[in-house]
Amino acid sequence: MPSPPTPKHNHLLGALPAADYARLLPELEPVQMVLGQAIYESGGPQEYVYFPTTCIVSLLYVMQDGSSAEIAVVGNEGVVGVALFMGGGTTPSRAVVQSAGQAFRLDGVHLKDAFERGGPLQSLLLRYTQSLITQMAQTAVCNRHHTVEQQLCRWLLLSLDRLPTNELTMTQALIANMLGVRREGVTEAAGKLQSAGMINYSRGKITVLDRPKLERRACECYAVVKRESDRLFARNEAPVGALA
Amino acid sequence: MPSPPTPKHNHLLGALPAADYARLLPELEPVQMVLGQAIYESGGPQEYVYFPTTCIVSLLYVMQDGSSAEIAVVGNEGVVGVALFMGGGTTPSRAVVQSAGQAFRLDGVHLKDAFERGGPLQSLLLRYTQSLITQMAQTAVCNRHHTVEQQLCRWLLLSLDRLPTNELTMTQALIANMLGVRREGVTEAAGKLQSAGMINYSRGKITVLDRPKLERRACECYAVVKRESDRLFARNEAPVGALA
DNA sequence: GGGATTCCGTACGTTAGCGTACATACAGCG
DNA sequence: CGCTGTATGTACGCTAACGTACGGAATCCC
Repeated sequence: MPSPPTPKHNHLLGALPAADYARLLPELEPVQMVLGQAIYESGGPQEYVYFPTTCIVSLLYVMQDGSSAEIAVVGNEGVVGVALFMGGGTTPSRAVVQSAGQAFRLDGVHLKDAFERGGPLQSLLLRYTQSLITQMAQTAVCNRHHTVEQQLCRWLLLSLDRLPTNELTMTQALIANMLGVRREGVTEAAGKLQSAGMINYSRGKITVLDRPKLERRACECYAVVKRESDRLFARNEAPVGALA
Repeated sequence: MPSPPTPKHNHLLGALPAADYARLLPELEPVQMVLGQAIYESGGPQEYVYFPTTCIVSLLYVMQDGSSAEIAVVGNEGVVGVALFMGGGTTPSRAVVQSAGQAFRLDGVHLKDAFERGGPLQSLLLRYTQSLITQMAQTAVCNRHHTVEQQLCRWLLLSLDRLPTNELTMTQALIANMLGVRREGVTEAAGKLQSAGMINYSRGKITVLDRPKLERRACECYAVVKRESDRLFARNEAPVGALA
């Protein structure tokens, strides 16, 4: 049996200096996130923030007529519930567990408190919010200009980046819901990717076989988001602010 | 001749307590914003933040193939350059003056300094950023699901909210660029709105004649953004947190 | 006033994606 | 094994929007 994830599995928590981390640790509470669970409803109260470790959470907008669209996806690189420290307390978006797993949650009051001390935690949370903004903006552009197939590639890559394996559990109907397109559109696009040997899927299990090929087939949107995220967090241990 | 705009014409600056405002005032520098001017380039340096008073600035993403899409619009309710205090220093978006006018700019170093004191300024800037996020997310959904005509209505209303008059100077080609659609598509949609008596336009001058009608023709996206913005800033003097 | 430029209108074939309907296929379970 | 439900495949007409092309009209400028 694999060892349970620790808070450090979340990149934001893992990047905190020891002192800040220690102060937060007793308040962090591990929670299981089950597939399809709604963490927040649109405009509803947000009592906790969630730091995913092994799960993925989608931020969705749902229209009056029931149609929906994903605007961003959050995994162990980020945090769900930025409205808590941004000051709004809520947002018009839903947050839904897209891939089951584990997260650590933190009471909103404690978070707000810690945030207002300033320092590394505040800085990290704000930088993450900025990368989230980039993802949302790029999603908007992608929705405007790119084909379903390109968007599917982007979506697969974004999800893959947030998972430990190259396999994800997700039916085509659910993907269609995320992308805001028809299920048949996903079937068609996925069929092409499978024919091209990039992926393999069957009844809700998608295995990515050739990731580089997938990246080449995706639109530039994925790369932009990835690059910006890498830049903001300088994962390669380069000093902050160093632009290659 | 009308009196020149003061910093208070910007809602964020105007909402500051006297002490904070006074501290910022000597650093604020009035600048004329000319139509089409690029305030920031994609990924370029952002030396100043801009508090618009009478101008409007569009945030655009431009793709490799030259196609583009507006992801948000900023007027006297906000500030251009959130990346400066969010910590990224830059963003992949361009910022272009969509409607000429005036703004006050503030050196990024001073801003960052003031931001890190915490307090009302920080809180205001973060709440504004949150409303910007809402706008961007809603744009993403709108791009996915709504017709050009609906989007045009939304766009007109958003622009109108940020202008003192009911007239805006903007050719159909430029609007098409913002929306990321064909110029002909805008011509057609605008023609319908004109036939319906909602607007009047000629060679780059658009006059809105019947705003309520326009709101009814727009998709829900406009209302969501407006409501969220009103909520976050409680312009009706209601106590913060009061949800009608 | 004449010419150039910019802006707007229109038209036509093409295409991506939609809505709908239905067929197949696999999985789990009794 | 056969039943049932869920997941996936396919097909067909329809529409919004695209790319392209060109004509007309207002404005600017000499």
